[in-house]
Amino acid sequence: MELNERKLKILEAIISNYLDTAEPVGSRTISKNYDLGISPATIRNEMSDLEELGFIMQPHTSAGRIPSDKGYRLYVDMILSAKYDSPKHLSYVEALLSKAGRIETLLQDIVSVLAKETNLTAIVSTPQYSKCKIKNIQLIELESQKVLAVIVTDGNMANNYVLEINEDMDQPMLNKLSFILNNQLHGLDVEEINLPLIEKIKAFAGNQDEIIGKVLEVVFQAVHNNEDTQIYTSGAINMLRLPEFSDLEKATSIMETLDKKDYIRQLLLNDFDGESIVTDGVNIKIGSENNNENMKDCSLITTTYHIGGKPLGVIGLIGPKRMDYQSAIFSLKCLIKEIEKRMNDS
Amino acid sequence: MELNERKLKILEAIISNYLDTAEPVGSRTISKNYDLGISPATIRNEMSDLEELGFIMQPHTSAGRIPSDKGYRLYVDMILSAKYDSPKHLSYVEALLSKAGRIETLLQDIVSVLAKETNLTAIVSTPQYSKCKIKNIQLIELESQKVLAVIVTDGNMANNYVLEINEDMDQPMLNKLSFILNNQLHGLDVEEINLPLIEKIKAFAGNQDEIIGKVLEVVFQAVHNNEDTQIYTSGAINMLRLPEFSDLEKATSIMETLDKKDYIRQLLLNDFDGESIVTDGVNIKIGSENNNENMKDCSLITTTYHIGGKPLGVIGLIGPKRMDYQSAIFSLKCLIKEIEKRMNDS
DNA sequence: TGTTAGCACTCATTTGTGTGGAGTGCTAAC
DNA sequence: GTTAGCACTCCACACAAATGAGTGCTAACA
Repeated sequence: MELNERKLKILEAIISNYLDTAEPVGSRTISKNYDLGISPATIRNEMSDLEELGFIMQPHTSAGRIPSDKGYRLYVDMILSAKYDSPKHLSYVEALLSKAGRIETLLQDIVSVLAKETNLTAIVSTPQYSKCKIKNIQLIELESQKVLAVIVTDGNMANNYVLEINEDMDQPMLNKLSFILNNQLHGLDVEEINLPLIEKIKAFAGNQDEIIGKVLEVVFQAVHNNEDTQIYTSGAINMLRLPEFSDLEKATSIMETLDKKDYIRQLLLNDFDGESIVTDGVNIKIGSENNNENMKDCSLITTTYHIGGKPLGVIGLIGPKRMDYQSAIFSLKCLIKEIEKRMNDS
Repeated sequence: MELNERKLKILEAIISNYLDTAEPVGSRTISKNYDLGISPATIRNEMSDLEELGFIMQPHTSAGRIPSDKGYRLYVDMILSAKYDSPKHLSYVEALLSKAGRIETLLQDIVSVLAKETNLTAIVSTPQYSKCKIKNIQLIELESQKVLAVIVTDGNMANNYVLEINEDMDQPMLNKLSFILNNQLHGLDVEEINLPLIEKIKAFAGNQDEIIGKVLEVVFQAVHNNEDTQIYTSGAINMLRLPEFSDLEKATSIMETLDKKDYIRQLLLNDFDGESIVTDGVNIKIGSENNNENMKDCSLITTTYHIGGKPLGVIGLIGPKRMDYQSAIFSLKCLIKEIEKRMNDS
């Protein structure tokens, strides 16, 4: 038995109806609402086949059918392979984003807008720090024996570190040290700062090696301490309004999952290193494909954004499997465009 | 009729029991579990009086009693006026806080620890930027026609701003401008940067007035754009586990309220400007005292932290009215101590 | 051979009803 | 002033019956 055209049409009808109503779909509903020209009885026979093929399932004996993960997968693959509108520049989106040039603020605004647009949960990772190029390092006097190191990378991302040192330094002196640091490090990837390099530069710095060493070590630490990327999320509460989470137990469990930044980071960056990016850069994981019990009713849509041509961060949406994939993908692409426009406009 | 000693004891018993169980308390329960030496019938008579006085109420005719907001108020005032342990330095708390010197990271860590400690929702405002003293301003070259301004204030708070300017500047030139800015602004409160002052300094800067003006304007903007303080929260999900929010509707509504940063900011800073700080710096608002429908089942405990002797931020806990006020206050005080220690150790 | 009407069957959901129990208020006795 | 006793209230829970959406199967039909 195979998936002929009529079966596919029925499957589409079931999924489409289920996306709208969140209720199991019966044969009569399809016969009435979708103009397929066949009776409920015939549809029932086909549905029985579709179930045998694994595309739909029954919550219980006397209920209608709901799509299985395999069914969603087919549906989503069809969407992904279809040509659809390329992302537009949405001027009203731009208006919602603050003018601030800081990338952290920008990304926070982006997820917030994305969550509002889609009524889903939006997540984004900050650019992978270790893969960014160092643009400028500046040391700033704070107070006796305390110095602020500002490290600027690609996309004008600035990271601040407070350093404690053993001697007093005035700003002119710090400017000189900053100059040395810039000479040595400008244009390097952050991850190229490793222990041998640190030693080499310290030797070069002569009797100013303490502070130079501290700067580099603190950056080295940061990269290796999970601070490589931060995660921003927005709109987790949107999940609470969905019928799939109308049970308090489920609601709590999904909220807890979404609250675990480390887990979300892992989820988001999972396929990132391996670059297992599919169709048109958009990656979709449906239900059990996320390999997590608490995410089994959710789908995750992700895509990467690029800075200086390199994919440095991931942005995504988490929603019920029953979400509007089409428009979610569209919103995601529009926002990506906005991010990249702002981070590469130089 | 007035509140004699016996009535007070019964009231305490009711509240104490209700804090534990979240169930209305009946006369028999009190008679059995609290050694007051009186029968349920007598307690019933007293309870009837307490209800008339407004300290307790009945959810429905044949139920036990629960404390009213007025009852909680009495109870909380007793706690506040009692002498209790002064906050300790908790070494295990210190271990949980990251070593990073950045105040934003510190405050985020603080709310996270506080939420875990108390199982409540912790909130904190970053130091009121406008009231901070400027310590150092440094301009950093980003790329052609883009400059990063780093402004460091009290407590080593660093704020970054990306500026777009109309000419190219190299770092040595920016160092000179930074020097000028520092000369003019060091030691001023941020809010002292106003339009007349900006004009004055621009005049002083001669042909470099563009960039100097931009720096000051962007700071001026920030202070007047709600960026004066940020709000960090943690542990909102803790609310979902409480019996008072076992109804999904209530749960959703409290989560939505806690998600509204602007509302939380207002809640937190409400009494801040007026400095209506009570007993020992700890301020408690119970249920309806918060003047918000969604907060009517919650209490808010707040207190201020000081930098350089000035109260610049507020930290607080939101929990059910039924929370353990004693230990919440204690945890709050301990964490305040930790904040102030780190921000004033110079 | 594919399609369809008819029918018996299943099972979640809703509605109604009775019962148990916790707790009160009142009264009368101590 | 305190307490035992008792009638009364009302929620919570369990259980049964009714409802209805939907299925699978069978037999008839084109």
